Amino acid sequence: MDTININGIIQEASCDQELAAIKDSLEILGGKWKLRIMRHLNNRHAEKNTFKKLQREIEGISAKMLSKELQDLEMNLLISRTVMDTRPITVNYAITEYGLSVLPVTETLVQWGLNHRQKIKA
Amino acid sequence: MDTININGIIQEASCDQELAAIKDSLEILGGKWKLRIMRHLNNRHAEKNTFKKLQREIEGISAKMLSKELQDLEMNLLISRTVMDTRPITVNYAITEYGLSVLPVTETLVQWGLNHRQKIKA
DNA sequence: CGGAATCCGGCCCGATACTG
DNA sequence: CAGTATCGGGCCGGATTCCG
Repeated sequence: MDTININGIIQEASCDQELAAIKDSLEILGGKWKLRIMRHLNNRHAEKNTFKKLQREIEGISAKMLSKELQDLEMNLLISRTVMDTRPITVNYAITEYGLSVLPVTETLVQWGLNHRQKIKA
Repeated sequence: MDTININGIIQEASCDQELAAIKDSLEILGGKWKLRIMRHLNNRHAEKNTFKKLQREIEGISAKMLSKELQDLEMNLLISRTVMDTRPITVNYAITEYGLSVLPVTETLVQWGLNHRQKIKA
């Protein structure tokens, strides 16, 4: 990944790509709720996760934010949205197989965050 | 990490910790400039990185943001700030040994971001 | 029930000007 | 050179209301 470079040009090019990748990651996974929703869906993947259930269980989130965040995640193929044929209708959300790929990322952030809290205390 | 739980209590507790850790990580490493600065300092760790040099090389950042972000990073022990006894004075910034610990995190984000761009295109 | 629409406060961040 | 002060726009995110 650290490419050998001739007067910095190759490195700069790959660096731009990497910066864009970081930006993408932070935009898609960053913010107050996205990773929290992903982790929640993963923890409860055996259950039906309706909108209302998610709103109850993800403490503090408003309907507006939950709706918006779910749309964002769905657009990025990280979760699936299924309208159930019930009365009244319910909608079921689930993490996709591709969505599982974010879990290692969250795990990295969890580990760094835990370690950092230790470091700052010391 | 996924602790066995009795009626969910232990899992909820550890989950709260992990959520706080994620929040910490995103607050400390998130935003538009922090990781970019960290990567820049790491790439140029062999050089003297003065305020002005950083502002020139990190494209688009204003003095105000650079100043603020550097302060945040220093508070979290991720970079060091050294006032050089030159005339006029210059200040040298460098990544700390502890600061190196964020590089694997950024690498994870880079990899996920690159992979995601492929996925979305398909 | 699952949303969309609206309003609004705060802060993230940029531009500009100024200081030691 | 290395910052601060000030202003202001935009967007994140919360509260409330309304719709199918």
